[in-house]
Amino acid sequence: MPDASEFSSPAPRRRSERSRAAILTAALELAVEVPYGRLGIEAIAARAGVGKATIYRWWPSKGAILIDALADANARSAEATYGIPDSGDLEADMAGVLRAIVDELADPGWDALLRALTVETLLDPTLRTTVLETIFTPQLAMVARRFTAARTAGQLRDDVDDLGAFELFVAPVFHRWQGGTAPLDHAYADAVAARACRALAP
Amino acid sequence: MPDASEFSSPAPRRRSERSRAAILTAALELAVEVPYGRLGIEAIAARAGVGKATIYRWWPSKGAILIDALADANARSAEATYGIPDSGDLEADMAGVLRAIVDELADPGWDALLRALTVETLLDPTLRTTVLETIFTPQLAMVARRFTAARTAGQLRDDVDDLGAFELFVAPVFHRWQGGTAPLDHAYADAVAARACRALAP
Amino acid sequence: MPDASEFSSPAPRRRSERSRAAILTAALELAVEVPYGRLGIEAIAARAGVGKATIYRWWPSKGAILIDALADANARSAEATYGIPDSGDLEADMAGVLRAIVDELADPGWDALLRALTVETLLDPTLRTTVLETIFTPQLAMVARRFTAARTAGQLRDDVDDLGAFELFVAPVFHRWQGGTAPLDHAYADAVAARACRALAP
Amino acid sequence: MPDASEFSSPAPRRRSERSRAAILTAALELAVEVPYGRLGIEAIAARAGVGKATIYRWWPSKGAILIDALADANARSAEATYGIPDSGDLEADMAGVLRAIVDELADPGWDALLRALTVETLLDPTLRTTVLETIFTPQLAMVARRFTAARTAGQLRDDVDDLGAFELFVAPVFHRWQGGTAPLDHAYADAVAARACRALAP
DNA sequence: CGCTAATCGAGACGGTACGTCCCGTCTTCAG
DNA sequence: CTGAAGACGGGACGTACCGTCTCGATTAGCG
Repeated sequence: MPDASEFSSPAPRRRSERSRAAILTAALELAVEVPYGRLGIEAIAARAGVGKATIYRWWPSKGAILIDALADANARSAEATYGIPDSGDLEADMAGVLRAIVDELADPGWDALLRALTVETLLDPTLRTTVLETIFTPQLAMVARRFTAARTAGQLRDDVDDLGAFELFVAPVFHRWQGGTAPLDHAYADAVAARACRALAP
Repeated sequence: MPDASEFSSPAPRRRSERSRAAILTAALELAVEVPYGRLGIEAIAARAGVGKATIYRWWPSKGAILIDALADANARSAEATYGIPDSGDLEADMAGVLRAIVDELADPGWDALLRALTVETLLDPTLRTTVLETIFTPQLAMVARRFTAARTAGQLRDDVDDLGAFELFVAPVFHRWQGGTAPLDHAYADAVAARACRALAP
Repeated sequence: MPDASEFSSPAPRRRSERSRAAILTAALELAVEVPYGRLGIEAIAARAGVGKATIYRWWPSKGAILIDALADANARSAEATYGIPDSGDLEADMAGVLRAIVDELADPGWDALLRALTVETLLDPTLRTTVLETIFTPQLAMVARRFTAARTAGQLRDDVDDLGAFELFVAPVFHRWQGGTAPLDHAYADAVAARACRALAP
Repeated sequence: MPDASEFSSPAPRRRSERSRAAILTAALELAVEVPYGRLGIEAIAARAGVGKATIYRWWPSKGAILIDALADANARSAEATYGIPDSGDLEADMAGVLRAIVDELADPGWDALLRALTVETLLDPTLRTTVLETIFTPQLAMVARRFTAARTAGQLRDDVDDLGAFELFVAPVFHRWQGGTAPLDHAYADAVAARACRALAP
């Protein structure tokens, strides 16, 4: 996957890598520091030491910058989290995944970043598609591998597709995060994993 | 529940009901017509034939107007949907609820409105709380009544609280709506209801 | 002539006199301090402590502000220079007028201001007309009164109209000022007055 | 006159004559087509099929290009108008010159060009000097030759220098052109010539 | 029923950020 | 190894809204 997250309109041959990196870094920093509604492109340009035109030349919107930035950050840390462990116990493994998600969401930086990203995807269907392809699908694929193993081991019903099963695990967690309906902790992560596995057992 | 959704700072005695209704109507209409990022308070005031000051006097933000508007619309149609039927079959009853939600989300107007509302709650914790109290909690209470009946009938485990059970039903539906990961239809509603009931069976 | 120099588009009833004065003052100051090509509307707004919109609401262009400012300044000092003296000697009286013009043009502030004004009239025919009506015509009228007296006294040919005679006096002075072809001093003013009178004698 | 109108900073040995001509042509064309305030160096470069750097290497400003272009055009047509005829009648000869000027100023292309040139000289004293040396002085010299002949023939006072006499002829014409105070036609040219000659007669 | 003060519409105000345009410099690459 | 092509940092442009404010005009409720 070379650069699926780029929005390059002009010939990107002459593109300044220095500027690109500075813009993405500035965007991430500001998205964490500033309430997202107050985050403007001028501020990103100023923080990055870059002309506004350079931003508009390469990205169509604030949200597109954010996605690129997150995709970039993901790519850098991808090696670490490559794959889900297979201990033979699906519920335990998925509980681990959900706990990791919960921990991420508890971090103020990630919280701010993901709220910003979610806002953008809600407002712009184009970005929704991009996020789907760039971020969601790879993660689903990762989990799907574990599901396949579980299915082979007879721990997973055959009549539930990977997406449906995946949603059963993650949707409640994100729902609680988004709505703030109740505390989001490891106990909840474990509970959700248990319920999902019960629902998915053959 | 008299009027929990108001943000009335000044003495509301002299408040013009005509203006209030016009503003809420205009806000709902515009939220459907215009991409939410482009929806401004000036536009609402103009559409409502109202001075901007009148809006700022009674609502602290664009999102607050939206919440009031939705609460108002809900209140008006509340009589119809007051309560969930109890056919004795929890899965069937909840499938009906989810189907109704899916139908609502398929309507472009409701889709736009709910996306706007979600954006606001993501950006402003205050509004998140308001939505929780004004919209979410009443709906949860309604479903909780059905859950209690089911629990009495031995169809629901005792070790799952109402909120957790509720999320198991609705979270996957909203997750799919929000992410656009796959088509959102009655079949999916039925599937989610089935999985949730399996997870929640004693 | 109440306010022929205004460019009021909206109903000027609510117009802030404070802002208007601050803008005109700032424009005059900056036109003197800054090379005119570098003078921007943002700088005027900032100096005047005014939003840009307030400028754009009432004036269509930078030049229009300048004209208003000069007309305003003229109006304020109009009482002093009301009329040209009539000593009976046309040449002497007109030499006085030209000397006054020369002195004005020698002042760096007036020099800058008039160059700016001239640039605007060269670029925009609309402003040319405005300047003609607002500034030039009144001055011509003033001189024309003196010409009429001279004509009655038999000091002026009958076959030269006021405008033609006026130009004979002032054009050489402005030409030398604009082109910088040679020093512009009282001696030159006297010489021009003498030549013009010789040309206009019966 | 070797090359006074050039602004050659680098060694002009390698200079591309093709580019130089294309730039000057493009500048003249655009100065006529586009309102001068909207004329930019990027547009000249694009029209000329030339990189911006090539322009900045050889000219310090937009006005400098214009002067070079006009000097070039002048040089090309100089042979035709080399000298003023001497019919023995100064007034008739000068009326011819003024009529020619009037005709030029009536041409929309020359009008636009000269307005642009005048704007530049008003804004930049350096260019004022250049125009003086490159364009004004040669023309003055041409007329001065005719004045010398007239002075020998006893048609011109001895106490008026060439510059002063010259201005008496051309200043009123340019003043009327610049201010748009009244129609500029052959009749006016004749009238100005007559008045000037009356002023300059011994 | 008439007074009076809060609320209303309208919209100008000082601001901030937008997205576009052009400046003058600097870098890359094709000929 | 020149020169077109054009990306770059910078900054002004003119527009759109923000949230505040000042205006009469309207209107509600108390006296």
